[in-house]
Amino acid sequence: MTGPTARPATERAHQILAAARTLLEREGPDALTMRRLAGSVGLTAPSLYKHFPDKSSVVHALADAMLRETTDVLEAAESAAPGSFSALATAYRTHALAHPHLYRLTTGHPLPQDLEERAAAPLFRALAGDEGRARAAWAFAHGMVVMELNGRFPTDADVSAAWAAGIEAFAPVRL
Amino acid sequence: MTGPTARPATERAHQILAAARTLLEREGPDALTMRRLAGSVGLTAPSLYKHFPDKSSVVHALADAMLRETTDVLEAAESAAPGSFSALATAYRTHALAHPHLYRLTTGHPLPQDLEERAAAPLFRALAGDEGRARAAWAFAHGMVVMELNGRFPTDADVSAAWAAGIEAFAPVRL
DNA sequence: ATTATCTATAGATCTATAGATAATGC
DNA sequence: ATTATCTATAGATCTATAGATAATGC
Repeated sequence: MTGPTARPATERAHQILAAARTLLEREGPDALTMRRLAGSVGLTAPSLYKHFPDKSSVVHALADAMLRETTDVLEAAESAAPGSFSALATAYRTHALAHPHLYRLTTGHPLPQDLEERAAAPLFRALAGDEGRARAAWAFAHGMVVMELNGRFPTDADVSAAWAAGIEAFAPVRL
Repeated sequence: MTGPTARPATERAHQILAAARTLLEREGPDALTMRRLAGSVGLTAPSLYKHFPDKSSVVHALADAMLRETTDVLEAAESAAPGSFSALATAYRTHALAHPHLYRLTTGHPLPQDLEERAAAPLFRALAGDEGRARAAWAFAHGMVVMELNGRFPTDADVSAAWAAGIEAFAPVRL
């Protein structure tokens, strides 16, 4: 069953998804057309429909992969510094800013609730099970990222200080 | 100079902008095409170009108007309850959720910095001039709104509790 | 005379399907 | 035989310009 020909049916699909990711991240959502996507893997647009039923299935696959990565990143941060909201916030920010268009794709639409919950779990643990506080802290992190990405802070703003202030507000350092 | 014919050159432009706003808010950004916009005021698409140089000028005018309204709303909230971050957050949320597509339009792109600063001024005053804290609080409010609009909270989530937790985090009630 | 409007249309796209052709696996 | 691919194309759009025509203001 396994061997050199494992998952043969999806090899091209993986290649297409990788190309879609590159295209989206390099040139933004408007550049992600079936024609350009096909071209970037040396195919013609209609051929893509042998591998994906329609465009939205490609987009959903990208969003799904990104959310899984976010989950991995947060779980890794938790392992390295258990219970630290600060560590989670930093990991979240770094990952999001490294993949702006994928980030927007992932956060712009509702997503499977189980995936979402798994991604948020480390945050709930860090904030000791206070749901309201955890959601507020998540919103803070999300708000900071989108404002950074959308250029909504004045050019001379000290964004790091804002992150520090938010982290301190949600998880005060006890002396 | 003034009188019944005051601002005659822009009467149609005002009508077009009002229609654009309605169209955007009712059907979303994809519905805001020059054809549909023209149709909704009983014109044909090319005629719009006598009133606006291009589509982006229409969009910018909408975003501009929305940001001015936000500013008004925040200043009114400040007058009613000076120094209250809670009052500002509530006013911000209410106004944003009442105009989802305009809100996204306004927050999705960089904006004239002077307008932006005036809108944020009440928040800076409420948080006693702590810039970092004020920006973090703004990001929290923005993050909450976009997550509400994008359906990113679980259906059974207590969103009001999250707002309350964030407000308490940034402006603790001193007993 | 000037302004607003219309018709017609250029010039670009898009997503997606139908049907033919080449390549691959038995 | 099956699968992947291609060409050709349907069917919808879009934004924006050119030039003709009607309406308005002097």
